[in-house]
Amino acid sequence: MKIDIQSGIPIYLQITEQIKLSVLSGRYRSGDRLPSVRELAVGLRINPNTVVKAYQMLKDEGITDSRPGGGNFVLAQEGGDMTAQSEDIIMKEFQAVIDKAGMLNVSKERINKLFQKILSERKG
Amino acid sequence: MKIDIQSGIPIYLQITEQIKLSVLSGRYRSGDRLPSVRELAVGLRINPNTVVKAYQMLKDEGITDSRPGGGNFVLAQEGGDMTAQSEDIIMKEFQAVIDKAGMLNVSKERINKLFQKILSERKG
Amino acid sequence: MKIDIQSGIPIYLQITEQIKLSVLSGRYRSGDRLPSVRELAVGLRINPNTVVKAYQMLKDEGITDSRPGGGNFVLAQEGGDMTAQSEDIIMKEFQAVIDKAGMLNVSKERINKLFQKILSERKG
Amino acid sequence: MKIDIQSGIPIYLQITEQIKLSVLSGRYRSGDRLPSVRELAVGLRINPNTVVKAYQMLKDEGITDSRPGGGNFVLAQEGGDMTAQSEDIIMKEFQAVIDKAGMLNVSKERINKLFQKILSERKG
DNA sequence: GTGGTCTAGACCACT
DNA sequence: GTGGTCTAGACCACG
Repeated sequence: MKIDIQSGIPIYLQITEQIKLSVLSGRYRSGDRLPSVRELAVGLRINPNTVVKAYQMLKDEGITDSRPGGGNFVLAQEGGDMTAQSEDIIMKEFQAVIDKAGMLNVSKERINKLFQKILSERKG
Repeated sequence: MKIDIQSGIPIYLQITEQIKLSVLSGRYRSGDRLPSVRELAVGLRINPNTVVKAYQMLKDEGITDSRPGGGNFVLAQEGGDMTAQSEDIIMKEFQAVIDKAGMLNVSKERINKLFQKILSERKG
Repeated sequence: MKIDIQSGIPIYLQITEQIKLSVLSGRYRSGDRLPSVRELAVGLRINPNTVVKAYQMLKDEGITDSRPGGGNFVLAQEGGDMTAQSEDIIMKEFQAVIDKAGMLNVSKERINKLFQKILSERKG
Repeated sequence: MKIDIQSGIPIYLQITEQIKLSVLSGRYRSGDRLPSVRELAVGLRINPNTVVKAYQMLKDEGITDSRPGGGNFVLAQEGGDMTAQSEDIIMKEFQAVIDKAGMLNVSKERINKLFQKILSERKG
């Protein structure tokens, strides 16, 4: 996990975001245990309270659960198809960029050209 | 200009963002005068100080200049081609979304399919 | 006369300052007529009201006087020795710079060295 | 830190100026923490918002960085040698005074005489 | 505790 | 009329 302390994005949000992506992508599976609060705080050189806040948020959203014995675990995701959820996220972001391009008077054809250029540079 | 007070995005940033886009898209041209602080504040139903903050940010970034008793004026933009600048912005945003899709293990072909679906729904 | 509209220093102050210097240096002598308000405003491309304000200020300070018939004229300066006045101004400014150098922990010897370097580059 | 509320110079500029000088002179070093907004506001008997404005200006100029919940910290200064920077500032100010003296028809020799007089009164 | 944002309202300087 | 500064005080997010 990587934290960009300069980005202006709250640290606890950077943590939750990355864990969510890991769950959606399958890197974390149901039952997997998250790093301990202390462990993550030391690793990222941030305040443990910040990690606690991030983990609490994930718990509130039903993505993880904490066991009394200790530790935070990934829950099986309802709503089933995680691929569909992933694609939903991506489509919404594309929509936003295309809207912005529209405000900048970039034509549909030009948008596509720019997109293909970027995409072609990508591996896999 | 439209402001979303609920969005969590600071109002002064929403203002600067929209004015920047207006400059890049050619809606504002060099020498044009922005609405006065008080005028815009009344129009958006926000505090004049918030507009002042937005305008000073634009001034700091060299996009506008202001004179007490005068007003706020759009400056000629260096870096020349504003179309190129616009496309630069768009490409960077596409890059970010594609990167994210990569983290979610969405294949190149699937990404393109999703994108074309969104783009086809757009007018113009 | 030259005006720097970017400098942040109020235009009317730039005008009064330069006229004062001209009087002290002898470029303007007692009885000389200042440029007319219109003339100066057009020449500097500024608002005539700004020139009026500057001239009024000079009048308030007893440096000039306006005649009902029209025109602003330089008055004989009391306090006699204008050379002394000039040197007073310069000494106060040196004092300020030397104080600042002190705050920056620049030694007396170093200050003098820097000063001599600058002075030697000057003509006359 | 001392503030002169009568001087006409904006308070927030007086603050930024003094902190910049402190950084250049080495009184503040990289990583040092500035007084908190509230602390400084109370100490100077001014409004916290005024301090906020000063601190944000320092941040904009890359002299400090801030983190909500953290505080304001001095950043390592690029451009390396701070002594050189200090002397640069001083030399530019000397240049300005000497130029002004020139406009007042003060001779090179006389300028030097005045300067030495002021400098000799200085301790250190 | 920290900084960041916003409102409300005042006063000033400039054109 | 314009922008610029400051105060007072509130609320939020972050660590």
